[in-house]
Amino acid sequence: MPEMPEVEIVKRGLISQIKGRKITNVEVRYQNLITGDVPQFIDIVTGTTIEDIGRRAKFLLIHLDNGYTIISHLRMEGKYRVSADPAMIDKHSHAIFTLDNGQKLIYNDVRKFGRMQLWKTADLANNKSIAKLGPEPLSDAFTFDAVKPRIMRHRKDIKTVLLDQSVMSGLGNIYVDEVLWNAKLHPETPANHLNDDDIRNIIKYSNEEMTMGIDAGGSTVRSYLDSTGHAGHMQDFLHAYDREGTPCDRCGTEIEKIKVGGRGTHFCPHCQVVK
DNA sequence: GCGCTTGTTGTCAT
DNA sequence: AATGACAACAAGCG
Repeated sequence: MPEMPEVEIVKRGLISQIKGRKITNVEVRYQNLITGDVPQFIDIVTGTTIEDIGRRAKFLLIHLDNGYTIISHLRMEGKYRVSADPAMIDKHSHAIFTLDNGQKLIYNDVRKFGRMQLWKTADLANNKSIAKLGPEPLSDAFTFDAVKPRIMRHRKDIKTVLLDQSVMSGLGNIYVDEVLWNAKLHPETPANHLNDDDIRNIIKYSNEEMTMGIDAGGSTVRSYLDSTGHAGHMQDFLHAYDREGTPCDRCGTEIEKIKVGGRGTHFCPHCQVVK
């Protein structure tokens, strides 16, 4: 499901819906959802108050008032839903947090790829998953000097490199295709063939696409919904992703779909040429 | 019904 | 160190 803009929308929704609420009960129905000891997770979380919700790249950070943070990753299909309606709970609801206002924070995940992990808030930077993340768009660290060497040290396809969260973080399969379309870069261009203008374009369009995605409430191509159950509408503004067979918005050539690094990849064969 | 696809990441072998 | 294959899982599509 979600890339950085979608996770940001979920974060903002959760802040308005559950920030300041006390968690009175925790039910974990799918044990593998929790990385670590499940009874200990339930024990530490129950009775705490949600101080704030943060985000790093595609990781949601649910800060509790006892010094712990739930690091939550939605992976492909994870969704949060805040509701008092029991009908919102089904066979794909893997964790249910009861709140002190009678509502429940329900974690749904059809494919069960998402994970939650407890970590001491003061030590988040040392968490293995967080520590390896490269700079993310829209942050102060996302500079030419920081990004260029991280990209140029690879000879893989630029598409695969931009999906590597340790190079830079936040982009996923949709937004990478959009950034490369905007930058007029063929997805199979070796990363170390890029020039400084290409790097500047990647930075510029990564910032632009992340901002657009957030402003549009995220992309809903298949299944993404925010924590209030609403779809995003960024999909209406996509130039490449899911557009195979339709004319390129720049030149009219049909958008093609190929596999790059095992991922479905959409591009304009006329505008985006291999260097 | 089978095979292939899907907004991700972590692990393993080379 | 970098790279590619594969794994986790369920459902929809042709």
